[in-house]
Amino acid sequence: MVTIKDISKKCGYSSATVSKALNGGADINQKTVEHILNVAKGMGYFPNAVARALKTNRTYNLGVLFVDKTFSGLAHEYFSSVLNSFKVEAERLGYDITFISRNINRVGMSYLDHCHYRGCDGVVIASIDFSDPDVVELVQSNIPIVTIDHVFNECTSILSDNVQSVKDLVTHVYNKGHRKIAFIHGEDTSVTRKRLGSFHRTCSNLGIDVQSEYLRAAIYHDPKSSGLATRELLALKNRPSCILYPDDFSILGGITEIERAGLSIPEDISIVGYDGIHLSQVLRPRLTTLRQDTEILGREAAAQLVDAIENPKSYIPQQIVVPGTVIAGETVKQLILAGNTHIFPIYASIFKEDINEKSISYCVGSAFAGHFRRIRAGRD
Amino acid sequence: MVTIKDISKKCGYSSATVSKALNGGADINQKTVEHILNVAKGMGYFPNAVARALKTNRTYNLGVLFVDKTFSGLAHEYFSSVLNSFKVEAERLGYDITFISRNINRVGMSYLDHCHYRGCDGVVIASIDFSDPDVVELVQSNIPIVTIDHVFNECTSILSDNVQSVKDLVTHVYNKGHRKIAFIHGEDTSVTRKRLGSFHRTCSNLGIDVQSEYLRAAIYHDPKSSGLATRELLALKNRPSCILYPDDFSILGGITEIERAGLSIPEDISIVGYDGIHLSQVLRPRLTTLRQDTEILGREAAAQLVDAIENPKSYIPQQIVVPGTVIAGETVKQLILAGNTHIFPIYASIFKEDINEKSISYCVGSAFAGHFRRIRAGRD
DNA sequence: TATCGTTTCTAAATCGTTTTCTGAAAAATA
DNA sequence: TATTTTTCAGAAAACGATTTAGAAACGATA
Repeated sequence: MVTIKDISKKCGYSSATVSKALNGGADINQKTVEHILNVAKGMGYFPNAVARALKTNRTYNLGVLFVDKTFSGLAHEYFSSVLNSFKVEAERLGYDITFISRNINRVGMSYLDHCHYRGCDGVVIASIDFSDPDVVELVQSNIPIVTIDHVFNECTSILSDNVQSVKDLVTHVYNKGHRKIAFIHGEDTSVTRKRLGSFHRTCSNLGIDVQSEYLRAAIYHDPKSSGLATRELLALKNRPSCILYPDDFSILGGITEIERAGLSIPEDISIVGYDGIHLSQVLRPRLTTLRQDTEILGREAAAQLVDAIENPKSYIPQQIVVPGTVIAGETVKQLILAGNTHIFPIYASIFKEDINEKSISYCVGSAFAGHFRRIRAGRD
Repeated sequence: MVTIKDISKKCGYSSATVSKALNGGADINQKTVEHILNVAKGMGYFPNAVARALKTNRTYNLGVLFVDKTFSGLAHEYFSSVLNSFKVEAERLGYDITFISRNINRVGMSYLDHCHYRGCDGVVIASIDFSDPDVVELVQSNIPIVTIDHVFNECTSILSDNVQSVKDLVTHVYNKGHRKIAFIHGEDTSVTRKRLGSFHRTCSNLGIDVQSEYLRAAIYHDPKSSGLATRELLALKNRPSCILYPDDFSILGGITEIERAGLSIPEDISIVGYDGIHLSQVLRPRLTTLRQDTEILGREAAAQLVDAIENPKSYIPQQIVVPGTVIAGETVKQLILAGNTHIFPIYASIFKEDINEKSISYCVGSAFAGHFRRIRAGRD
């Protein structure tokens, strides 16, 4: 590998001068710069990130902490899409990414240890379990952090707009004439609480009385568990006309159960997904779902993180809410109602350019803590 | 951050001694080691990977080069599963992983440049396009390389056993009584050629005359293109009784077309996938497919790469072939035939422990170059 | 000519480790 | 006791870059 010293020898300038030439330093003659740059190019010079990092204490490495309950974070399409977009933007800005974990070399290392060990300039966190002490430790360190789909008030968060999205979905379903809307929601996370809250509020605003038997807990990304919930819903005396699922993948379990019950979609029952993953766009009938904008979520997370890293003085942590889009497929039947045919407008998708101007923070609250406690206790 | 120097000051030993104590150096008193270790622990010392890397020229970082035609490698479940398993094993062995790309900081950087820049100890490559000059440059460098699903004779490759797997699939279908077997294959890659070759040979061995109209080219992971191919196959005068698809995801396009044609699966036509991704296990009827063992592929890739890095003298590059497993679902109908009901045995899945002992190299050859040329020229 | 101000460059220190070489002290041997 | 060997610890030099303080060169000015 050719080093600065090699260039220095070859062209007669000191290594200090060469370094400055390479980095666009101020006090150096333009001609010298050109000469050195030429020589460097001719010799095939490439900087050594490791040496640079040691001196400058900047690695241009971003840590990525994706923790999934099944530890297969990468196989989860929503996460992997966000990650992919994060990666693309990070690379565009000159950063590489490194996965943060606790398993390095078998020794007990906290996430923070790992970040220090690798010298990450910043970390993006997307985790199921934000209450993990190791995650908290990391968040409270002085490493710049951006979280996805979770709010810590010390750091920037990028949030998929679950509140508005569920509102849009419910409104969409309502406009199709549905009044008996069931909601199979995921396990207790801040995201789930937001969706549930929005579900209740929207129904309430639309004049729908939410029956508690229409609310079922399942596990995200687990078709079996939503299949089970579906079966329970289908067995109700007063069966819902439409079921909202925790995510697109889970819906496969629902479809199976519905077909097993001899019902057809959407003739006998309507279904709605969430996420808008690739799968949802190839199922037939096309799934009505909510597309989360993983592209923007990832890109914005990277952009914010780099901003925080490069402008530590002036950077202001913020909550960035990224809108989703209702994808009207073919799985929600248009019902014909007697009266009350008012169509409620649904959220106009915000233009991508606008999202930087939004800095909204929702109160997650614990309105649904009781609900989840009841579920855990099996009393719901 | 507490450094070796800090420890050195605190306990009175020189930094050389501290370093040796920390790394289990030879010429040092056991008591001293213990004392230093205690102090280090007490101070919350963690080594600095950057400094260490600068001195030792070992970063304990593995490069990952996953290039997809759509540049969304991570969203591809097969790749992301392999990667996840690779990551887990790499971390267990004390290595972190870094994505290699060409887009760092907008400057034109080759893959090799990027590896040198980051000082990767080794690189794993899974790419659609192994003929990319940048990929070739990387492979021919002196960085240890492991490739997945492609053979370069200089370096170790981990190969999903496409030849045996297709043989097993075809045999499985044959045993179910099918003789009119169509094969929708992916675009021209070494993997595709292996599968095609195995398809031909197996059919030939089973006494099936492969009709060229039963072979259709599509694009991997693209339901639209396999949907199109399906439509063509269904329109044939002599319709196949069973269709093999390039992958599980593509099959969604096939299902759509089959249903559109008013046919049902498997009553009217049988279908077979490939990959055994999560999706295939939740579709109903359950998909008959071939599960590629991404777990072993990834793990073995990491293990081999680390072996190559840590034992540069003694390491011998090899081809490791990882068997797949036929997953008999419900999408292949049992046909009742007049005579000829001999059941051929299918490959017994090799135990996981055995794979290290296999070091088989297939001759990929270019037997199908002509076939693909014809496809590209639209004359097939 | 002496002084000052620019511009352009360099020497040297530094980042946190590892590693080689050296030598003192302790232990073993004669 | 004298000599050799072994054990243990430290000094110092790297690794490849960046950065600071200051030197040299050169005009311009008084």
